[in-house]
Amino acid sequence: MIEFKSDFLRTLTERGYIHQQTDAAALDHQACSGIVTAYIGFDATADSLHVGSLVQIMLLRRLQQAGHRPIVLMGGGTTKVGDPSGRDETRQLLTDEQINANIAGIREIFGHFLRFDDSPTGAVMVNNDDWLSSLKYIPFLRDIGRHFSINRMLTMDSVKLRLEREQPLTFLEFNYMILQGYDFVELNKRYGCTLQMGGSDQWGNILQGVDLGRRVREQALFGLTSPLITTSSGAKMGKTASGAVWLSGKRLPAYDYWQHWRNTEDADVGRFLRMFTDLPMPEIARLERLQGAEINEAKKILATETTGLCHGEGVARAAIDTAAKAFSGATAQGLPSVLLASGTQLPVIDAVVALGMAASKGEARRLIDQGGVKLNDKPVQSATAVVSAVDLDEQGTARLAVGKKRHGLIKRA
RNA sequence: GGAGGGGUACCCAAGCGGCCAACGGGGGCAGACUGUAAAUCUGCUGGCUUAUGCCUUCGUAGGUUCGAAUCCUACCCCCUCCA
Repeated sequence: MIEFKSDFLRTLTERGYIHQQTDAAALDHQACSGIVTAYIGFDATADSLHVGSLVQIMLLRRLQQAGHRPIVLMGGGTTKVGDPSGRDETRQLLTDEQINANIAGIREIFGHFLRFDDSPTGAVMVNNDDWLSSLKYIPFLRDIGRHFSINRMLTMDSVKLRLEREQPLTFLEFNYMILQGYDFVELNKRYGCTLQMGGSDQWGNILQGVDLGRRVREQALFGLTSPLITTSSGAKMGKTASGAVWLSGKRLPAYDYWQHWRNTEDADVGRFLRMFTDLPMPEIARLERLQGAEINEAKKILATETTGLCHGEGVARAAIDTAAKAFSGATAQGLPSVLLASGTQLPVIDAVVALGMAASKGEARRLIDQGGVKLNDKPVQSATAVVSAVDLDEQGTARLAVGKKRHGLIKRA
């Protein structure tokens, strides 16, 4: 690894964001001598992104922190065509309204991580629908398509894997790398963008764009990918039983987001602190050295920092407070709750389901049978147990827990 | 267009007339051990009820049968080879 001169590449290197890149020395030189404009593309298939995209978001944040300009490219055009990956069924095609609503939701998230304004380093969000939808097929083939070699495309990992596994690959999908390459050239034309970043799975597509730029614009473009983030035990990050770990508070409450980071594996703490927080490196080095149970302190800091970035500092502080109470047996406001009408009884099973801690009553019964449900820290013995006024404390609240980590409240109506 | 193979629960994958709510693995959840960690061990993993009953589910729609994921017919989708 060469020693970089630019703040941008030095930061990326020491924080572990770089998996592969094209001409590193030339990019380093460019980053030293002026503002670099770089982009990353995102799908517009949902109204929120999840932690799987967080590395990319942080890459753009680091770029801006280092005095350069980030472009968030929304794949409105490509989303409109419908992403053909996932072979079981063609995805539901999204309408223009849905796509625009999704873009609006995603813009809100980026607002927490990037500064959008008209300054030279202000972030910009653009939609590739602006140029892709108006493309004319024959002129496009003649101007752009002639620069792509099928021979080369067939050797691309994304294509090769599909073919080797005998999984279907449609012509539409085969065109994706061409469209993505074209996006890069278009952004270069419009914004002077010279760098595309992305996950390691995008390497092939990015290279196509770099090549295309050289051929049609005679421009030196750069590509840089981040490593695929898995946990130390090999699981892909961001998947939980209840679904994806969304960045939008509307999709996933901030407290749950905090918990997700709090439960990081020991071996991942340092890596995640470097990538997902702004904490200075010496501080991270100190936290990373903590041993045994002490590393829990580092996990709390990780959770609070990441939650602060995504949801705001106040929300993060509230989350740490809620967690402290919930896990010490105190009553923590801010947890999900259900109401108990006075003079009535509520079966524990129903309460567990109502709090979203079990998907069905049957599951709630099983949890109780296995000793996984606690009311006010006492294991619930019977599946027919009920919550009534006697279980409530002076504040009219009872605590219900499933497992060690999931907490909820029952309150007097 | 022709020939062959295939579509089973979150994923992979058995089953090929009743013993099938469906083997096994992965994943997930819970319990034990711990530190809200990892590893390990144990249990659970369609719904409703609670007892052992009902309902829904093996691509879709029909049919045969006392009885079908399993047999038949049509249709849809996927893969391979040939054109």
